[in-house]
Amino acid sequence: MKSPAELTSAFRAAGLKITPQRSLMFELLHGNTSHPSADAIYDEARRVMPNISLRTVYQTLNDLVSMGEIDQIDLGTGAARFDPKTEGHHHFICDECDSIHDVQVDTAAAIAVDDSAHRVRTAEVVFRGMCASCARKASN
Amino acid sequence: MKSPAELTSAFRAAGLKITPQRSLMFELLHGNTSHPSADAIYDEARRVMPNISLRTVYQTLNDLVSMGEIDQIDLGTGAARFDPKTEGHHHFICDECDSIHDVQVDTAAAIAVDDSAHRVRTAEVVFRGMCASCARKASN
DNA sequence: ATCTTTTCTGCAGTGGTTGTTGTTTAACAA
DNA sequence: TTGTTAAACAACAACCACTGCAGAAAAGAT
Repeated sequence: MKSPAELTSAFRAAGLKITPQRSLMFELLHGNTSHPSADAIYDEARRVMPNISLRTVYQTLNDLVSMGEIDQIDLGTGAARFDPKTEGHHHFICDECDSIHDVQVDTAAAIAVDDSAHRVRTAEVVFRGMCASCARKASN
Repeated sequence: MKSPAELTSAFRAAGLKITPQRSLMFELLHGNTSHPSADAIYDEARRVMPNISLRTVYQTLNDLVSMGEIDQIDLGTGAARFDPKTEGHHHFICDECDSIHDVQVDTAAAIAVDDSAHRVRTAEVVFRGMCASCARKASN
């Protein structure tokens, strides 16, 4: 993810205004490795800016996702999680505490490699894209 | 997934009663490859049994998941999806229509293999299990 | 400083799922 | 069969994550 200063430029370049709320969120997300939910960001933000609304937090997160500056992770852990690290990497989700950890995976090797101290129960490959049927429709 | 008759036995063995609603759901799920949502099952069920409640559909799906007879898939497609095929396999989710397709993946080979006519945009490995921190706590 | 347009807030509404309650039904024993 | 009891049923309310909306506030241009 870009630095707060770079995000400021990117927002301006996209015709979006820079507000104290947005600046704060840039700071909170920068270098954040906790894969926070919108609500977690909201809690952090309110410690600094008590009147910020949850709506604004969602709005800004959605904007950042649309711009490709952060990734949204939807994996059945209740709320969506956001990840400022957009380079290709993989995730380990803990069934117990719903924490999300970045893991290194050699994609040319076996998938079920446990390369950490985590107890891997299942390994699943999730593809996203466009299915054959929709691709056919889209090319018409 | 087991046949409706086998599921009937399994439910009885688990001390659960066999009701017309449950029998119907066993039938609807058997051999179903559409990865239906609870609502989709509800719609199908109502065509046969107009008074069945959505609550009962959820209840029975949850029971089946608990018993390991079907898998629940939560991947940010809105509603959870259910899959009677419990043997290890992988999924392709269409961004356009939210359809879910089973795909074959050689887990000893590269992940990003497009082995079908689908247009793969991203490939992600999702591990589930217990993280190092929880494993440490659990062993105390 | 003023104007225009975006953004913010607060709140209501939505979709998916679960909790609750009173009634009905199935299983099993006698 | 019939009675007892535990479980499942339908209906409805509540819940959570998230989005839509309307009016107020503020950013950025002039």
